[in-house]
Amino acid sequence: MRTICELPLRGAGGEPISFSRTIHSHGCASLPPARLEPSPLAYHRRFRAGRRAIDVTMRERKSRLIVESASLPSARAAAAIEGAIRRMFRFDADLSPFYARIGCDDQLAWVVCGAGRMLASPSVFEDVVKTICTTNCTWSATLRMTGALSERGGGAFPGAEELAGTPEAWYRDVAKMGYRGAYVREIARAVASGELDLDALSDGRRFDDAAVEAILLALPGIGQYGAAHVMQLLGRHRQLVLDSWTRPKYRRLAGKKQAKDSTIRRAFARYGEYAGLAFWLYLTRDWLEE
DNA sequence: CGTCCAGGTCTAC
DNA sequence: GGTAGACCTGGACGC
Repeated sequence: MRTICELPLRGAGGEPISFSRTIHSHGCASLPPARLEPSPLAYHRRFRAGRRAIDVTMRERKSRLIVESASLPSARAAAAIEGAIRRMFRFDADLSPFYARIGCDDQLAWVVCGAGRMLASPSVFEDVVKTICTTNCTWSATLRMTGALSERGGGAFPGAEELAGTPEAWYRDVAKMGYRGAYVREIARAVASGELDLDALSDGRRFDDAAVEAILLALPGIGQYGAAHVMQLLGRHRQLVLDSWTRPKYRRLAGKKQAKDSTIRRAFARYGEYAGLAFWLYLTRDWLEE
């Protein structure tokens, strides 16, 4: 294996990043999001560098993220891969204010060792598409759809241009995406044409949370759940991801027979702009805590 | 074999 | 603004 790059596992505020407690999304080369589970020892992902495909392995060694592949990519491809990986682990995010807030918190003090980072996709477009593939279906269906999409991209998740140029029949007959096909194709068209810049949504100076939420909600196939989920992956942690998995899990953990969404939101309001992240960590503590 | 529903969303009242 | 009903798919059930 050849080392492409090594990145110190530190966030933008100098806070530690726990590789094993990064909330990852599992599954083959394409890393579907949303099904957030405990981390494995290493992540594998196929990137495309021009015409070539490069299979990359990411793992931890001595508090550093080691990025390796069988053969060394060009300098340009290596830079692109490093950039993608910076976004995936969101190295540019500063979680230290969150850690300062929960340091003495009964529920979440265990997180300050560096847990709570959510593994994103290299592009916001990919996160949006995959999020649509998690809606109103079983996880096996999500894997089938995202797997088919990755296959369409030769093992690496396809870009917007490629998905925009993919015929409706492929979405219907091969990926079996049902009504989601038209949604994904339309979003791909808008991104490819330049009329929609999803990656810009990461820019906190250009857009506040409300603006980002409005843009996401305007996308076909993205509703309250989808917008909240994508916003988590954007590092905008205020919104709670409320759906048919989180609601019952919250009720079970909190020992409540029922709880309205507004009640759940109020219970996490004290975490301010990190309410959604706190909610996630509360729900997934049994996955991440040793 | 029919019905239900899975980490929802859209449309039409 | 709030809420039924439809929606692709396919696996899990009851009959």
